[in-house]
Amino acid sequence: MDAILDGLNDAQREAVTSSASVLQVLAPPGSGKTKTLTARVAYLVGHHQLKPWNIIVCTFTVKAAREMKDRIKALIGEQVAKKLELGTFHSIALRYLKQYGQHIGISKDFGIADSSDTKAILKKSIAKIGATMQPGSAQGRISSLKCKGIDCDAFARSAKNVESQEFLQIYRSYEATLLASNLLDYDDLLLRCRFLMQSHPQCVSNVQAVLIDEFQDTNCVQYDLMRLFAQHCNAITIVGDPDQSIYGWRSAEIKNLATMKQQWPDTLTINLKDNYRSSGAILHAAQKLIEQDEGRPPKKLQATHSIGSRPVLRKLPSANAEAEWLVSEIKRTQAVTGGLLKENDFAVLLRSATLSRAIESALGKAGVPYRMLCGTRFYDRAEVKVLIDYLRVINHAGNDEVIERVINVPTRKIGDKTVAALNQEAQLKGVSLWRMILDVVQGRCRSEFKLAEPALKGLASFVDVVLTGQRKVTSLESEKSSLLALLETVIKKLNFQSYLKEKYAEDHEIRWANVEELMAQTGDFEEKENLQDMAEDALPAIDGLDQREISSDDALQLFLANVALTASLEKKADDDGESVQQITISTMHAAKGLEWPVVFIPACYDGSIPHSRAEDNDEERRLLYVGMTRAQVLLYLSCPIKNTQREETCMSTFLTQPGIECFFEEHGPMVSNASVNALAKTLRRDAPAPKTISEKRRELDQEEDNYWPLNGDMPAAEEARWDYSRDKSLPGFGTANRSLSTFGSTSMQQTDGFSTASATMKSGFVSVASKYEELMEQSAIRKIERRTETAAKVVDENPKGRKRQIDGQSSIATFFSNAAAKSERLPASPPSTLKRPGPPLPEDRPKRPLNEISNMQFSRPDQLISKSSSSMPYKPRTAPLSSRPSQVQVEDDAGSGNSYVFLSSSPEKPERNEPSVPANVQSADSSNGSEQPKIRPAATFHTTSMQRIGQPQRKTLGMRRSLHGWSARGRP
DNA sequence: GGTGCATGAATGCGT
DNA sequence: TTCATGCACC
Repeated sequence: MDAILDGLNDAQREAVTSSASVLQVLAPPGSGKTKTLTARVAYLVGHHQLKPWNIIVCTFTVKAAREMKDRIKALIGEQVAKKLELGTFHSIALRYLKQYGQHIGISKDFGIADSSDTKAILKKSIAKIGATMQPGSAQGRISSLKCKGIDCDAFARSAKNVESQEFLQIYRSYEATLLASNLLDYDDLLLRCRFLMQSHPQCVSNVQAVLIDEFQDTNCVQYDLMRLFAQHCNAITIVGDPDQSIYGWRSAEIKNLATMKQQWPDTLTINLKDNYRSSGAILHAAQKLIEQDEGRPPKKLQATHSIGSRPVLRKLPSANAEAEWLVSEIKRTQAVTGGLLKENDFAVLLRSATLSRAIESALGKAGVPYRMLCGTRFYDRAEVKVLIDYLRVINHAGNDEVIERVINVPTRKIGDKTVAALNQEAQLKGVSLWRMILDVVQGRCRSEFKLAEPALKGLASFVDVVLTGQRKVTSLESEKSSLLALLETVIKKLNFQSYLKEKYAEDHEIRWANVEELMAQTGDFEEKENLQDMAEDALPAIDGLDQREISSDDALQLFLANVALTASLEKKADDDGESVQQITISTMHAAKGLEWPVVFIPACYDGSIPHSRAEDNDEERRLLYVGMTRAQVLLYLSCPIKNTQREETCMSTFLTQPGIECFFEEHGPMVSNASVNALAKTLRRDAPAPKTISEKRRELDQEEDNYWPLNGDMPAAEEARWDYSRDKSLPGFGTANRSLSTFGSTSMQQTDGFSTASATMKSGFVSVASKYEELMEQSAIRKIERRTETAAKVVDENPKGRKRQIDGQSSIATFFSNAAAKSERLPASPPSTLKRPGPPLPEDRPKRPLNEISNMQFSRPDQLISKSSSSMPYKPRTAPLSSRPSQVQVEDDAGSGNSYVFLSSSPEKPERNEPSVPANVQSADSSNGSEQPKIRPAATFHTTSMQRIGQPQRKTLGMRRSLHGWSARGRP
């Protein structure tokens, strides 16, 4: 018992031990919300002797559920914890519907329509009606109606105008389709469960306590569910924070807090005030920001840590510059804190997942490992989704949309026309698409329409796969994992591996690795969710109420439900005990409830945050508040003065309100040794020794965040490069040797011609330049040798080739200036742009004839590789995408002009490929047994720039680049 | 009628 | 990047 209350402050302790039957805990960021809630659960079990299976704990997201479960486990032990009825609202609703659904006419084998299904259904419905609505917006509108409990009939009563009449038709058609296919969408899960609770209150007669996490995010239906779960016991604990309500777009109702108080007038409210997460300066800034919302009841955050360094609000010239600055700040802070901060301590939080590209490429280029918390779900990756869809058809052939998605994958000569004809005929006969197909194939149907012979054959092979699968499920002689065996059968029947090879010639190995990961997961699932566990998971039996049994027969169904309700597969970093160090990239939404020592929030401009589509600016502000309060010791907001579309941006209105600027610093902090100690204290870590700190600092080229001008201009070196690049008379691409000499002279010209270049830059130039040139030359010779060795082995898979272009020049210029300043510590090898943040490569920079030099810097990827590989050990299970042996190339991102390290098997056109050295040749097509280290990008299941392999460069992009000259963005 | 390629347009957060 | 469309070819 003491263990449960240990380390709680007074308010937390009061909340945990309160005997109030209805309790609201208002918990601002970092106040120990989860700690309090988990402790209360443990307390209810330990002190009040409630049975865990009679306690319902609802969270909002899968991640929160997992986190909560883990923490409760730590408090009361795994055996007890896993008996709790703990999960997301949706998963708990699903559980009730599975076991009691028959009482409200829901058959056992209903499927869950995910958003791609509902979108497809809506698209068809809209087409049928002849409306012009976007499926996406219909989807949103229907969902929001459902969340408010407005069904078709209720909507019909209010639908007066033509537009709503049309929408009503769509709504009705959509609901009819779901019904006909025996499908429930996400909202239906909640609605039906609510109906079940209302009509059969005995279902929850066992419940002794209901606890709700993130209550401010509940919608009306979820509120009702909470009320109904607790209809017998009347014991409710909620935790929440109105300031962190960021799901209004999902129909969350902040007013549920007030509603609750009205409904239970003796509700006890406990305010947690103390913040244990962030340093004072961060809290002050966040507080100032949230107070811009005048309708909000005043509430103070109490810092428990020291004031720390002020958050940073940084201006950069472009999105790419921002990304490069961000990477350089990561490296700089790591160094100036003497290694106190590891990669795991950094997070980049984004308003939208689409903003990640520039960041990913900059991280990839610098060899910094990262993981994405957001992004495409593993189960949504094309190759995985196809297999999942096959399993769904096998499990539940009534889902026409899914059949349509896979019927021609791999291609079976069944085109849209055939499908449309089948659909029409099926509708005419009033049977499902699957039944129709079956009848056609098995000759039971003398159809009025004629199918082409190849299409008929194709249908037969499709039916064969599905029927074989279904037989596999029903025969269930599970001497081995039946789910896995089923999946293996499907894969074999589809000849899936060769299909992938054919369809995705460039990256089939990565895709196949994902398939293997899926197989591993199905195996895991069955192992974990074995019969015994399933019995334990089941709801407790209730006298006089039929309960459907859940058995291993349902493994497939449970697995698929799990897939539908699982956001993304959280990668277990410590599979082999050692945790992988990597930066986290996440959306601000997905970051809720999490914390990191250092947080970056890039793209703080109007249109991004507040988002241009957002309806509620207060909610956007709260979102930024949530993002800011994730930070423990260092917080960076930044704003490119040009967005990714190269349009001028306005800094977020939230950050330009009068008075807020004094809460921010204009550039990254200079961290003194004393601040390092304070910082360590806030993080509850040991401070590094002063000696270590100074050693690390010395490795830096720039100890201060002063490379990028504070006003968002391009740095001087960039300007120099600009001048150079506009000079049309300069020599073009040549051989490596020629370019070397070219380089010497041109950069000399450039430096001389650049009046604002510092004097040190010039004075240190000659000696450093000659030394550097010598090193470069040696390196170039090595590379040319290696290139000729390997050239013969490399197959040109992509004749269009891609032009790579690395920013050599300005980093070289900086190198000179730096080297001049610190000539006593000249690096032993050519300086890598990795070490210092490369200057930006704005989207529209014209190509410069210095790619050879650039390549030289990058075609020594061994530096980069060793960095990457040391921190990213090869782990196929956890990082399937990275399992492909590849050659490393430096790529020019077609759109952004940014440099990438690519895993690629497509070489350059020889004449443009000067010193490009496939240093890391191990790919299937050019394997020579090389023992070069492999690069292992940390990206896991998500599409990242690192995986953009073999994409032909779009010619139009090259055009665009030359159209918008660098000059267009000249200095103010 | 079906397939494959080239081109053009759009891209919000999550169960 | 992913999706939708238009076009040439089997």
